[in-house]
Amino acid sequence: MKQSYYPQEIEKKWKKIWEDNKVFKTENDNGKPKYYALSMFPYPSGKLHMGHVRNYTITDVIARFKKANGFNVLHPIGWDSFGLPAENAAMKHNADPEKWTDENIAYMTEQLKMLGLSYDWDREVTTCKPDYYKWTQWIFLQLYKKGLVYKKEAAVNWCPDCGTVLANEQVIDGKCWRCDSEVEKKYLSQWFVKITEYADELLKDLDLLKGWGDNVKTMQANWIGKSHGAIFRFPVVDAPSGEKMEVPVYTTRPDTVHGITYLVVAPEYKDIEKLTTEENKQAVEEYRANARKMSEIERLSTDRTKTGVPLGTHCKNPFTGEIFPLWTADYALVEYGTGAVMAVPTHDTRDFDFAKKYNLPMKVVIAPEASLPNPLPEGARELTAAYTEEGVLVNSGEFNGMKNTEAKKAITQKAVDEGFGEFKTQFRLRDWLISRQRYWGAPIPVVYCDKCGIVPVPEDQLPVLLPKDVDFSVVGKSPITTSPTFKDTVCPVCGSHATREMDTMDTFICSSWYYLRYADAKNDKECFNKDIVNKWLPVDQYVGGIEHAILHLLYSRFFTKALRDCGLLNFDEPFKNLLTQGMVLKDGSKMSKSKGNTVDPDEIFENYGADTARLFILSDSPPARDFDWSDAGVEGCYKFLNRVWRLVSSNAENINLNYSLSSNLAKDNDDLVRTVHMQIKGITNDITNEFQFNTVISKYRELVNAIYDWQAKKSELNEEDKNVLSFAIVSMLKLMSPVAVYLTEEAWHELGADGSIHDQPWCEWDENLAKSSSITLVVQINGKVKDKIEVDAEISKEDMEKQALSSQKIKELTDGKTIVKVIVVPGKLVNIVVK
RNA sequence: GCUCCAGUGGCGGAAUCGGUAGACGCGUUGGACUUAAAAUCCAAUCGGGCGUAUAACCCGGUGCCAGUUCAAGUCUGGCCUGGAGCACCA
Repeated sequence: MKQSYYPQEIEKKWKKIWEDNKVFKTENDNGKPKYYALSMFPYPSGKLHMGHVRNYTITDVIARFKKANGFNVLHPIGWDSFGLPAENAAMKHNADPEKWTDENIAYMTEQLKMLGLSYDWDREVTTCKPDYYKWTQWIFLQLYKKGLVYKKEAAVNWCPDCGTVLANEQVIDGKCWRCDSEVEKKYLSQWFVKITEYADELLKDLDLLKGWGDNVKTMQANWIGKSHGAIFRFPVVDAPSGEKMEVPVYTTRPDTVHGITYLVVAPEYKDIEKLTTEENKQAVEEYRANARKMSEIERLSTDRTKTGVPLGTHCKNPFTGEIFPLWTADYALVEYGTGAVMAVPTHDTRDFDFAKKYNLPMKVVIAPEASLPNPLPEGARELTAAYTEEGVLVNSGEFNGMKNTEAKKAITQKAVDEGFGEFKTQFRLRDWLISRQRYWGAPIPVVYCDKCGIVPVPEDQLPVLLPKDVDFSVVGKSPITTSPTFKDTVCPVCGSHATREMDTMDTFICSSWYYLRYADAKNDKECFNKDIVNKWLPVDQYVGGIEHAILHLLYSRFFTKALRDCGLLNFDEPFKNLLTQGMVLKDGSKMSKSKGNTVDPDEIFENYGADTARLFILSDSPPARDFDWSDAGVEGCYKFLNRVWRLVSSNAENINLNYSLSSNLAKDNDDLVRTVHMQIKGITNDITNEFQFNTVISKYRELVNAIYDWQAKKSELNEEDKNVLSFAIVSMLKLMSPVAVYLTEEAWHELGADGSIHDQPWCEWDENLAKSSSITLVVQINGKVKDKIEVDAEISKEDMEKQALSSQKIKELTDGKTIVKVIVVPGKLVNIVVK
């Protein structure tokens, strides 16, 4: 066995052997219980970055650990390969985005293999290939059949730089999630997926996800945004047309209904023109035009003072008979609730601001109980801010004196009884806009027939292939529109002329079901076989970045539920456990090309080897926390692996893989055996418990240090020593094998083993041997540590107390004081309470 | 504003149940080996009392202030700071 560690050589050797022999191939059934370990699949951007390395190493170690523990492990990989970067690259060079994508995939595949990841490459999926997107389109059609896909004209988010619309989830702070440009509003006819139909279940089932962090679950819950309230319909008393109209509002504060002093409709409110008087028309039109022009960011800014104009018409409050004016103001959102808001300035901060500005009346209807009977004696205008806390109703007729929490129900009930309102649950979640005016995505499988209108493409005509005869040099429109052959087709129903839908699907559609396809990746008859998917899913452990907390994870949950209701699978949630790994930082900030603080994985492989990269990326921080990359840390890990290698190579002749341990060992040998058992236990528990790889790695170091220390005391090894050393080193190699995949494999073979260390079962420990033979008894006085005594581990409670009290030091310190109480914690400490 | 997460040495971090705070590593300092360097090995490394060394000892210390307890990094209440998400959602 070579004395020096030579990672570059051994890693290349084993990479090829593993690849040639497909050692990580997974059968659908091998009699063992299943375990599905999944990393969020990458976008083939060109090269792996350290975030990938971290993500995939974590999942790989989990997969290997589970395999060693007797599971049939599914650990697949694929490519989220539709999307804008490929198209932008293609436009820049007027080349095919497929070529760019293929080249990147080829390069990154080599990197993944170099990193020693145990993927079953036979299950690789690539979302931009027809054998995949055929089924994406097929699923679209199933959702269409179920009424979960529809087309409508709507105000949508438009990114001018990407030249396409975006889903709500893809607008971050009013900017495009991808390119950071300010998003504009446009009115377009677009395809939507009815995710709102599942809002309630998506919220409720978060409770099923015990293996998800609260942070992600809360983010999703907030995004879905369920609220309970009421709809009230207010009759319009002076509609210009004379017709009978009413304005419905949604409110979560039905208890404040007696305090309404005006009503606001959104500038885009559908009936707004019919609610505007002739004399107010011009001002209203100007206001609406101005609102349209404003960017999303301007409009949503909460610092902005509120503006609005009166419509000139009025509504009647059926509770009080009061007549109040209608206004339009852009603080009312057309997409939420009914698009109209009842305004109670005394009990809503926004209404308060608005009423102050336009000098609108205020009426107190909720008062803190302590302030009664005179909540606000002379005039509501004395209020300096809206009172939004709980309280008791005042100025509210029959409801006076009622607690506002009860009044919510009572008042809504009255509206129900009298026919002008109802209880209402409202969600913040909007439907998912999935059309994109771009080329590099799955074409939406729909045609527009001159006679029949919208016609879905029949399933036997799938896939609708992306045309190749396109011009990528066009500006300002989707390249797909330049194809001379794509647009025109015939209607599958009536045979007349029809045109194809030119929009492609949001790539998040493609990534909403890829984890299902892995179970049955090569199926060309169906998107996946139901039984196989039901067998493998849900994913037992999903690992990926927190940036998908809402986007991908919400979409995928929705897809699973929708596909369940299409009868394609029979579980409710796709990802049982979710680990959101932290970011990889350098010098305290996120690695990015613009900051120039990136570290290229290839260089690390070249200089130190993949094992060092794997070890280091797991070592310094727990997986969920951000990880600060340091060159010194890499160096340290490399040195540690050298140290491990030297330990094995310098002892190669002394190590016998068929060692046998007698039960009666010399003291130092017994101690080492105990240390090994202790570390097996500790490492196993650390992996099982939240995947604390950082402490796993410190335990590797402790184990290695212990073996070195043991050895330093031996001038010559007898038979027993050799057996103990063999046990220690074999255990060490097995424990390290999920992380240092190459080094342990090479050492395993150099020690004369047949087969792969990666097929070895995980180490077991003996509970009795996993503790040391003696313990340090801590003696405290009044909770402060005063002495430490080495005692036998099996010491009784009584003896602990006796030993503690007989300690010379304790005697001195307790001299002349009264011992009130003695607390004995078995195996740990004795606390003496004195006065 | 609302929601969630976090705060421990010079740094990353450790500490199943409330029970020795600072494991393991990085860095730093000193030493061994070497002609020298690299590599390797050994030792020290929370602060204060403390001042020349050595040894010992004592006190304080996990963002801040209280509380519960024999005992608090850990539990409770109230703050402060940082990060993340949502946000004119009625």
